[in-house]
Amino acid sequence: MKKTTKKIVKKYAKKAAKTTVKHSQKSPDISQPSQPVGTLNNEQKKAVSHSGGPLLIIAGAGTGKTKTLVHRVAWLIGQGIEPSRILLLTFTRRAAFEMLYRVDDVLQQQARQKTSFVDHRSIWGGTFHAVATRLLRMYGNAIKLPRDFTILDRGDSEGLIGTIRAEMKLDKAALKFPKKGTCMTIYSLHANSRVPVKTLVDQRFPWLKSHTAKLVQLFDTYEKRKLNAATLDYDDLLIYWLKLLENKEVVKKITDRFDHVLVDEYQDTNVVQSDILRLLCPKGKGLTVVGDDAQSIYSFRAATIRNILDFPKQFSGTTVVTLEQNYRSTPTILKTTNQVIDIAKERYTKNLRSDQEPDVKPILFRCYDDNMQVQFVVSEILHLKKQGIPFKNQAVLFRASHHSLLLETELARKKILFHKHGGLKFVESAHLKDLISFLRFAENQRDETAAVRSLSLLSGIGEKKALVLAQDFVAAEDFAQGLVKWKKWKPPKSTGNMWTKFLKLFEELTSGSLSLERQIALTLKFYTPILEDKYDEHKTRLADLEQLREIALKFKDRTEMLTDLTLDPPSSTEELPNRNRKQADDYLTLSTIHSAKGLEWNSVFVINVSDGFIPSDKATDTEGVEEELRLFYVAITRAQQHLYICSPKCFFSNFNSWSNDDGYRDLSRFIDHKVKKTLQEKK
DNA sequence: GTCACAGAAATTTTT
DNA sequence: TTTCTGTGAC
Repeated sequence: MKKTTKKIVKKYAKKAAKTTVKHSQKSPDISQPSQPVGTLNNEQKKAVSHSGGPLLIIAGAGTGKTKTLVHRVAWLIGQGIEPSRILLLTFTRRAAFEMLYRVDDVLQQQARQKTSFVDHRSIWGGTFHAVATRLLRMYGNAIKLPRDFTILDRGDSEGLIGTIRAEMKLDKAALKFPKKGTCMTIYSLHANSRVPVKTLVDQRFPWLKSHTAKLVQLFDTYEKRKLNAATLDYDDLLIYWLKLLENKEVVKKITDRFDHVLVDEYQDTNVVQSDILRLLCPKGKGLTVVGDDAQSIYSFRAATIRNILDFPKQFSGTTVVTLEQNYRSTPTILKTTNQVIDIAKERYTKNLRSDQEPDVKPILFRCYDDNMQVQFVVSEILHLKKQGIPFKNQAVLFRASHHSLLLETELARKKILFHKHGGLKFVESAHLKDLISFLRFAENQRDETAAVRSLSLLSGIGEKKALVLAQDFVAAEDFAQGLVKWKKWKPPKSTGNMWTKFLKLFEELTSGSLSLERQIALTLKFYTPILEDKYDEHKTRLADLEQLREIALKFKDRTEMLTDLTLDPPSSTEELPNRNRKQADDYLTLSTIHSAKGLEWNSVFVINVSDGFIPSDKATDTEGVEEELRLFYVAITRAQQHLYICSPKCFFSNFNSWSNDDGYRDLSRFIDHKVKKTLQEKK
C-alpha cells in the first residue's frame, strides 16, 4: 500500500507546486487576506484535536475544510498514530494528493520543532473506488475474485449492456425498449442506492414500467457476464468492497489495518459507501466525516444527502463541529451566496460570515445574446489581468460541458491559453479505447469487452466472430491450449496476414517479459495501419496515441496503468503531457461546475445563468431543481474577490445547430429580487 | 456474419 | 455535426 501512495505523490509531484499556487490563496498581491498558515480558529481546533467518538464536521464553503482535515491528519500522527493506519477517502484523486501534500507541509513544520521525522506517504489516500481496487487486489481471492480483474468504465459497461440487449432481442425499434445508456443509468442507480429495480422504475422511470421484467433479466445477465469475464464496473468496486467487509474471514484483516478513517465530501456519498464505513468503523470508532449539505450535487450518482444529515443518528455519540467562518470570499460575495442558498426549501446550513473588507458587489451581466456574453467575458478577463490578476487565478464555470464551446473559439482566436475540466475525457475517445483494449485483453484474457473490441478491429472479424473467438480461448484448458486453438483457426480472406500479426502481438504482450513502454510501442505499431484505415483524420488521433505513450512513462506496470486510466483519467488538458512546454504557464480555467467542486479562484465567471441551463431544463421535479440550486451555489462560492454572473437573453450562435438550446431564455429563477439586490447590474 | 450505407438521435453533471 | 442504430447486399 505504501507503494501506491508514493506513486500518487510521485505522479503529481511535478505539478504539485503549480497546483497549490493555482488553487490556494497564496497570491498575497491580489487575493484577500486568507487565514494565516498554521493558525486555526476555535471551531477548527476543536475538530482537529477531537478524540473519542465519531466526528462530523459541517463545513460551509470556504471555511477551511481541507485545512482542518489536513491538520487533523497531522495531529493524529503527532499523537503517535502510525500513518499507514490512517485512511483518507476523498472525492477525487487530485484532492487526496493535495491533502497528502499539505499534510507533509504541516508535518515538516512540526518536525522542525520536534526533530522527529514522519513519513506521511504511507497514509492510505484516494477515492472510494481507488481504495476499493487496492483492497480487492489484496484480499479479493477470499470472495473468489481473481487478482488480475480489469475495470469497465462507463462506456464499456454500456457496451456490454448493449450487446446483451441485442442478444435478448430487445433492440427491435417497435419494442421501444430503453437504449443502452438509459439501461445503464437505471442499473447504476439500482446498484448504488439498493432500491429494487421495480421501485426505481415505478418512481423515476414510469414510462418504462412495461419493461421492468425484461430489465431485471437484462441486469441479471449483465452481472453474470461481468463475473465470467473477471471484470468489475465502477459500481461493483464499491459493492465488492462491501462484500469483502461482510466476509467473516477478511473483515478483521481490513478493519485491523486502520485506526482512523477520514472522509471528505461526505454529502456526496451513497448508501453503499455509508455501509462500507459502518463496517469499516464499527460504532463509528475513529471515523471523521466532513461535508456541507448545501453543496450536495451528485444525486444523479445516487448520492444521498441523508448520509450526512442522519450521521449523528446512525452513530450514537457523534460530536458535531460546525465551521461558519469563511476565509475565501469577500462579505459582498457572501451576501449574494447566502441569499441564493436561502431560496432552498430544505436548508440546514447556516449563513457564512467573513471578516474581510467589503469589496465590489458581484456583477450581474444581462445581455442580448451568447455572442455578447463571450465578448464581455473575454474583455473582463483581459481587464482583470491588466489589474494584476493572472489568468490562473480566474475561472469560467458552466453547467454543461458544451456551454463553453463558443468561448473556447474566441479564446483561441485571442490566443488566450486555457485548460478545460470536465466533459468528455481524453481516454474516452474511440481510438484510445481501441489501443487500450489490446493491453486490457492481454492483462485479463477473460475480459470479454476488451477482447471483442480488439478482435473486431481486424477487418473480416465482426462482433459475433470476436465473441466466439474470445469464448473459445477462455474455454480452453489453459493459456497455451487457447493459443493453439487460435492458431488453428482460419481467418476469412479479408483479414489477410493481420491474424498472424495479431497472434504475434498477443503472445508478446502476454509473455510478461516486455516493459510497459515496449508493449505500447508494439501495440501502436500494430494498430496504426488499422487507425489510418478506420478514421479520416488520423493525424490528430495518432498524436493522441503518442500522448498516451508519454503518460505511460509514469506508470510502474500495465496493471497500474490500466487501473489508473480508468479510475482517474486525466481530467483536463492540463494533466496531459504538454508538448509546448515553453509556453508561459498562465492558463485560464474553464470548468463544469461539477468539476470545480472544492476549488477556488480570485475571479469567477458563471456563464449561461439563464433558465433552462441553470437550472437545467432536464431537471423537472422539485428535488431536481433544488439540486440545481445547490449547484449554482457551489459555482458562486468558488469566488474570492470578483464574481460575475452572466445571462444572455437569446442563444443563436449556437455551437450545435442540432440541439434545441436556441431561442429566448429568462434570467435564471435563482436570481430572484432579493438576490438581485446584492448584485450590481451591468448591461 | 460482415460491412457499407442511410436515417435518426443526441449532450447534464462523473467515479 | 458526430455518433449510433437498423437495414440490406454480399
